[in-house]
Amino acid sequence: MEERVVEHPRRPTIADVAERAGVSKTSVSFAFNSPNRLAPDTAERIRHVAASIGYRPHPVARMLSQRRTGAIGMLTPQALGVMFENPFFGAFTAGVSTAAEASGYALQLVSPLAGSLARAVGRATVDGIVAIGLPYQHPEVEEIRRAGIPMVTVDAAWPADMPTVDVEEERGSREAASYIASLGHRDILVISIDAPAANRDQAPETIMARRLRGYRQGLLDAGVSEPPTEVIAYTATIESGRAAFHDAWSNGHRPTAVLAMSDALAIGAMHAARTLDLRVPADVSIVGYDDIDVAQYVDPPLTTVRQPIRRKGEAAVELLLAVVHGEPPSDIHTTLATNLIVRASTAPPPQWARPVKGGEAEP
Amino acid sequence: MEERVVEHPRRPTIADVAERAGVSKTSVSFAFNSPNRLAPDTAERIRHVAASIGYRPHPVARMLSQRRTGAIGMLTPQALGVMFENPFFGAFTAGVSTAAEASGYALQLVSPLAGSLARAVGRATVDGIVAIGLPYQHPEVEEIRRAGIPMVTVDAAWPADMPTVDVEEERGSREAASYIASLGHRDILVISIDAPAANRDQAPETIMARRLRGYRQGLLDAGVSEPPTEVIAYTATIESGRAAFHDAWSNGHRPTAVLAMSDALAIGAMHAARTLDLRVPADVSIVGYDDIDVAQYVDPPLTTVRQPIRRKGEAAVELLLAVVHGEPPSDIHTTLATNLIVRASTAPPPQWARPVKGGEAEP
DNA sequence: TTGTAGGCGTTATCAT
DNA sequence: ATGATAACGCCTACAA
Repeated sequence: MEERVVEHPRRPTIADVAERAGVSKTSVSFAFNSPNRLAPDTAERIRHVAASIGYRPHPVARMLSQRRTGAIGMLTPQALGVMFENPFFGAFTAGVSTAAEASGYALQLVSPLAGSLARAVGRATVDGIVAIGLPYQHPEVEEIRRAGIPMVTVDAAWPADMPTVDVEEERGSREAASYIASLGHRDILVISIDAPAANRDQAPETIMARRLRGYRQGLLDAGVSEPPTEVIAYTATIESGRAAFHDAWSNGHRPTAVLAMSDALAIGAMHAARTLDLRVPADVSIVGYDDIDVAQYVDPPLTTVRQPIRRKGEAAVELLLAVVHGEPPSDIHTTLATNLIVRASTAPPPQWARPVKGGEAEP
Repeated sequence: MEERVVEHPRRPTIADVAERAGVSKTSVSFAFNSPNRLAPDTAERIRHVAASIGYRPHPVARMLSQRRTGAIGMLTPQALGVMFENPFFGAFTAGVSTAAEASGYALQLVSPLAGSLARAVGRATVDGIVAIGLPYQHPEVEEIRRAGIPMVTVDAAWPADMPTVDVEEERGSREAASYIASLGHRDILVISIDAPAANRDQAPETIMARRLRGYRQGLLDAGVSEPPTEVIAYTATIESGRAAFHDAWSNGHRPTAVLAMSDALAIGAMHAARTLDLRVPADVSIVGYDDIDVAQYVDPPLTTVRQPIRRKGEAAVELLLAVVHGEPPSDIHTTLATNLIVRASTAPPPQWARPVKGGEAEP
């Protein structure tokens, strides 16, 4: 009360508190971290002094001394501005953050810094990392692993010693394709996703490759041996879906059904179809993947393969924290269920379909 | 090459490199941070040794000694799992992260930790904070400010010395209400948002209060003096919008138009209306706010007040970094434009409307 | 061009 | 119940 309040030129440190309270730094530290090891009135007095000069423990110094950060990182192979274009990513982030919060961990977003993921990882002050869609074939993957930070990968194919969280990719897409074929569709367009860095030839086990296998198998299950036409989108966004459908149309494809590897792509494809004066589902059926929140509110409500997006994020964090705490589960691979949700974007093909055999531009 | 590779029990430090390279720690530091201050071959040799033993500068130690973290925090008053339910937040985060990446900053998400925002801020290792929707009346606001971290607030009313980023709230909502009134609507339901902590009585300048004023003024502009009915949702989610419309209906309200303070609420309200066998827009017109990506793809495409969501996030980061770097602009308040986007969810009211005067349950 | 020494702010160890 | 002192790992005047 009687001491003059001076604008502090620098942040008060634990030493300042110790001095003014007439105790050692150790005691001040105890007052904050293990109050029970101090006489009640001493602790109280120290806290009072600390509050009076506005002392607050410096988080970075704490980290250095404790050798833990209390934070986990979420690694994304692409810029966050791109990732967030797909609502899937918002939902996944929600799951990750919810589980992190529940365990008292902060969340840091780790995306390529000046084009380098490894550099971003090097700067990240985290105890562990959840990597979403990081291909094992990523050019910087060696450097990233060398950082030695515990990691769990989601939606990516890695050697068996890497903890992973995945969903039943083949099962979902297989069910979707089988359903479409059973409706009578034969001219089918698959809109897949393939990051340039994860070229399927080099990475035969990416989730996209698995989904594609599921689609093919589903068609076979229904007795359709004709393989679907495939067009590749490089980002899972509405805009990409629109462009993909337009391109396919321009190239002479006349599908009666579209199997899109994400709802965002499916929504874009629906819009493109409408632009071409096609009715959904009367002229073209469309199936998505993910079942994002808005899938049921678009026009028409989207038939899609549901995966538990939030749960996937939570599961990844739970697995990661187990590893970080040195208690890895016996099975470090989590697989979550998928299932087909039939709504209104799918129907039997129109009678007048199949005037053109899809694919080659043979006259 | 000839040295045996031993599994390192501990992370190699700068001292290890110095020793093996036969130089001082200073030189090692230089080799990484100011290579030009070293003889080219010395630097090269040091880097080689460092790489060979897997040395990488410890980010926390770096932060401590440089007294900067190279990261910014995004502060959210609610749990991230709740925030991400509104697609608006994903878009805003995309803007924030894009601008942060562009300046070489990492992004940390700062949400209440064990119920306390101040605690989360205390743990956050960031150079500055972008706070989204943090009411000045938040119970922990004093404690948060005391942390002394540079901050920019978005979508919240603060004293003039706080740097802020906002949009023309009144203008957008005014235009929306005026448009609705001009279509002939008189029985209007406003679905507003009001976090419990930001009660409007205590916070007359929240963006929600400003939007409400805009709605009222817009009606007056069109010669409608009858004030709209208001129902409050506590989270801006589809589910809340659905519940809000249902509640209003159950309480006897029979609006011919709904002004929702977010697209998520509007989408929910649309769905609720349909559940009640109302057609949109034939029986009920619905207007949203935000213009999130999917607004144009829902059924029917949503008439809404557009605000530049991503740009808002970018602007906040740009302003924040200017402050952090000690170069605050002359005007620390940024205001971005809003404008009404008319789509298909609005139309004149049905002829048979107004059988019941909205509001009281007078028989 | 390179080295010495001290500081960044905290926690942990070992005394007393 | 408290204190002295040494890590934690790096950066950076200041020297040489």
